[in-house]
Amino acid sequence: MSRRSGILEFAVLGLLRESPMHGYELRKRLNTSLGVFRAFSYGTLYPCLKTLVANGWLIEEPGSAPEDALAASLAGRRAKIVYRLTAEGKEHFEELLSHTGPDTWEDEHFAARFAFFGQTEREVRMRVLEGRRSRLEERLEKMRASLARTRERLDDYTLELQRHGMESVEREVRWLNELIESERAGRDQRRSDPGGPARDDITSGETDGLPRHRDDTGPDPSDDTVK
Amino acid sequence: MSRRSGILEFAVLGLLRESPMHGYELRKRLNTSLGVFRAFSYGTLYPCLKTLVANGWLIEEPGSAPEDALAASLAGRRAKIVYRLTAEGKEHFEELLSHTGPDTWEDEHFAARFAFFGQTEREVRMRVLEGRRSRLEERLEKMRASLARTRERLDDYTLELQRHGMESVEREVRWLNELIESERAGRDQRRSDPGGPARDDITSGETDGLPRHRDDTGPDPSDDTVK
DNA sequence: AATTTCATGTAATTCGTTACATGATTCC
DNA sequence: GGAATCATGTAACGAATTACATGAAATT
Repeated sequence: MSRRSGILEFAVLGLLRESPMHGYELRKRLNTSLGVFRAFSYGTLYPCLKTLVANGWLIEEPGSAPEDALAASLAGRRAKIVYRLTAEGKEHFEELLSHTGPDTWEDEHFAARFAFFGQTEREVRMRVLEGRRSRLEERLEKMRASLARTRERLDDYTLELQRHGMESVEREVRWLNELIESERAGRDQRRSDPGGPARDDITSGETDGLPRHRDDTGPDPSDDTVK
Repeated sequence: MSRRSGILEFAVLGLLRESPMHGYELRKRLNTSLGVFRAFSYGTLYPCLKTLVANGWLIEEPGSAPEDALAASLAGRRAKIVYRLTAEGKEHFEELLSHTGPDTWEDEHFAARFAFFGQTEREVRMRVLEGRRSRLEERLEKMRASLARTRERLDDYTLELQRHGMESVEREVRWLNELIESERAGRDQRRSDPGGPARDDITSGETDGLPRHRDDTGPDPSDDTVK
């Protein structure tokens, strides 16, 4: 079994479910594509991959990543290990995907879970979103209480820090409210088919029901590693 | 010297600068009063206090916390160690307070620094705020770039996650802008006197210059430990 | 030819938590 | 007198980073 990181394991399985990859690329996707939910170092990633293999959830395949097709056809390819999800791995990931629980709504866990909502069933999405929300509301209450008790003893900067902190949390609650409402509105559930093939070409239009937001992004390719 | 946590060490020294305390209370203040910048466990706090003592920055005093005055006057008081900042400790903290550098604007470090802005010189506050801001702007640029590169490959949830993440960062930048402007406006600098006595009763009115925000908090005392 | 980026790994170290162990004090 | 909370500590463990070590491929 092996109690590996949880969030890293989850994210790796989720990314590999979409398509096989080698470690280096995996790490980049962890930072960038899969928005922001921390950068893991190679010293963490590679050993993690090893244990996932040991668990039978991944297999290592030598060389020839998809893009490499031409180059790979030539003789001696070595190093560059591509990891592919096994059937058991897929199954295990589905299990993780359907699991909801208190840990699920903790900060980092939540981000990871949300990032894979595209493969998560509507019901589960709901539970996670609502769990997260009540988690934050609970947090807010504590903050308010503590603020009420201590406000006069605190200097202005400390107060300002708390105010900003609380506002951030309140903002996330509003965000969750929007999301939950959208979920409720989008009355179709997609993806109740565990173990299907990798991904049937995304880029489609409407996903269940996300709130629409303004869109502004100029082209500007540059480096990786957001952090 | 001993390379202890940095942020915990800093926060402990800062809190003890205001008044002596014992470990248990210290921890509560770390969670609540000093808004939100994580809860350290006793398993972290107590050993840390030990090394601070070993460094000569704190001294342990037996019993009789300020509130205990009556009870303490009675005979056998034991346990309940009150920690007091030494002169060297004060000096060391002033040093830490005046230090600015890349680490200073990292997420958790920044919160800790900000929490003690009340004791920080205006110039230093400025550098820290501006450093933080450019740190975030840099982060934003990376996010925008990566988003521009990958947007069509990402599903709606991932996109939404990134959007929300970016908005959070943008929001903090605006906050910092306000703060920086206020600092610039508030042309007096308080506290350029390192090593003064504990605290000359706060509760005063205007601090340098913080932006004024709406104020709403009902009374509601309850538990501790925000997290 | 040299530098940068890709690519994989290991060992030591840091930071922090959990679980455990203990006991006093306060509240009901 | 029993429970909750205050109070202090230690040992084992966990998660992840840094520094190190190595080398191939692409770019200039």
